[in-house]
Amino acid sequence: MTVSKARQTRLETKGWRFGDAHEFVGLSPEESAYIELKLALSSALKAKRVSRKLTQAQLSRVVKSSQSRVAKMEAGDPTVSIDLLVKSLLALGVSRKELAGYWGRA
Amino acid sequence: MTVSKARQTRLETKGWRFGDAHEFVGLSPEESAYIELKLALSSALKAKRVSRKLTQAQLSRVVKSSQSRVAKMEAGDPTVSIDLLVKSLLALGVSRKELAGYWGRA
DNA sequence: TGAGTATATGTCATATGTGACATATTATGT
DNA sequence: ACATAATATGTCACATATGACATATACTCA
Repeated sequence: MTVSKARQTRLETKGWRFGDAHEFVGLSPEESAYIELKLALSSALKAKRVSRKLTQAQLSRVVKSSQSRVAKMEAGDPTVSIDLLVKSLLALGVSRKELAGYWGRA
Repeated sequence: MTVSKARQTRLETKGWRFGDAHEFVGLSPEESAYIELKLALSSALKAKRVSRKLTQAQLSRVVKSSQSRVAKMEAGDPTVSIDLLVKSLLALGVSRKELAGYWGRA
């Protein structure tokens, strides 16, 4: 996926998220699957953080990043990679099996 | 994980892969979980490609990359991101549920 | 053996992701 | 309403990933 496409997607998606993500506009199945995946990891990260009663700033120290990047991770920002989300979840002590759960869940 | 660390890991890992990956050296649980994850996706990709009787060159066209990068994906090269592996698997028509399977499997 | 095909490895210019910072916006308590 | 904490958004210099290319190595099969 190109950058401009990703940005466009983000714009088009904004305001579309009710509780979970569906109804993407003109995207191919792979593209929306990829985005859904990222959103699933995003919300998993946020859920984990909240359940541990951490602020974004605190979490950013755990995963060696910054508050702003954590915010972007949780927002499903297009500039955030799956790698970073996965590394962050692992840093929070999430098991591979647990990850697989987030992964598969719609 | 830093670059040099990643490179080191790769070197240390080279020759260690019997059939599946275990026994990483001085890595933290997160680091080895991350690597295992990547290796799981790598071999899933290769398995998919082979089962479809595609050459790396052919697959590279499908996923809009190059033969060399496909080789690196399958080799678990440290310069390959999970994003790229995931996108490639999705481009091969792998479902999210199927991905979760690879994900969780040791 | 050699020719043809597939896969692996190295390198590089460019694209994309990253942490950090500033600052805006939104919550929460008083 | 105000202050204070938390979260969101924008930007940028630097780091890392990417496709492409060249070339090396391995695999068939005659």
